[in-house]
Amino acid sequence: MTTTHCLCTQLRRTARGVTKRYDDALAGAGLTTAQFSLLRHLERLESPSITDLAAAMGLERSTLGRNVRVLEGQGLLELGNAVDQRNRLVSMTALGRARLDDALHAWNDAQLQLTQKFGSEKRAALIALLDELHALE
Amino acid sequence: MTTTHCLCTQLRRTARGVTKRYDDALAGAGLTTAQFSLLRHLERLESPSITDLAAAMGLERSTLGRNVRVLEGQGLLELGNAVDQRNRLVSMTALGRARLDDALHAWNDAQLQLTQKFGSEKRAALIALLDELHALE
DNA sequence: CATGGATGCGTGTATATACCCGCATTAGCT
DNA sequence: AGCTAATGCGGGTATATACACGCATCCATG
Repeated sequence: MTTTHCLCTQLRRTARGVTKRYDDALAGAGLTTAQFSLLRHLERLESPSITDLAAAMGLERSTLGRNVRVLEGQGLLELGNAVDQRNRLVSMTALGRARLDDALHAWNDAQLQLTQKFGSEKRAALIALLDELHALE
Repeated sequence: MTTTHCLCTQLRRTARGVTKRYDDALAGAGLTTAQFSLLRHLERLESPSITDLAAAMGLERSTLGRNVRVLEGQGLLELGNAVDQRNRLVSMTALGRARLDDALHAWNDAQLQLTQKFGSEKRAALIALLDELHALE
């Protein structure tokens, strides 16, 4: 195995690999990993604005705006106006809710499988380190 | 801080954050993190084919083909033919070499700064875990 | 209440990424 | 030599991602 000693490169490479796993697992439910993550955040936040949702996900606002539009096109979420007319509030539709429920099973399977192969202690340790690294930003 | 308990999401988020750091550091040298990584791999491998380079980087072949074309357009690398006329061999140009040397300083700075903030033990532990996770694929 | 700065968004542009399909070339077997 | 399968690659398409710019709206201060 050729392994880089650059943390950034290694992070990116592993993220790609793991993303592919989850993409495969979620393909049956018709969602990508990024889309799944978006819907999960939407589930937790109550009709956030695009800016707020982007901040919660650690994404560039314009990036999230485009990601949102894809899901809007599929009818999985809606964009509404707020009192402050600059804001556009994102909310999940019933179809999005159903799609997310579907995906959650596939996601659980992938999650479980990965944890079994990798070990739950390592998984926890890795998440803790990633958290900490992310918090430095 | 809202933190996901999904390893994949956390990996992707942290990768984005760290990538941004390195992108900022490398901007002066005129390279993105992905481009820098490509050139570094090219440095180690001797005129690999597109397929081999993609495999070494853990990238989809067609993805790498497109990334290569960007750098080819900047004159940082060249595409040549091999005995097997299906292969296209990628090799760094003098300009690419110079650009990479430039970028290496910025990269070292970023690397050092991150290690100082994060701690070298944690950094090593994180890399080890990422390696291991990547090896599962 | 008028105006200048702040805020929220969308768009233009560029790169990064993956999947599928088709073409050219090669290798292997008969 | 000839056919079939495998290999290497480019292009089409779609999503993901970021930055810079500009527009609309809001807010605070005079």
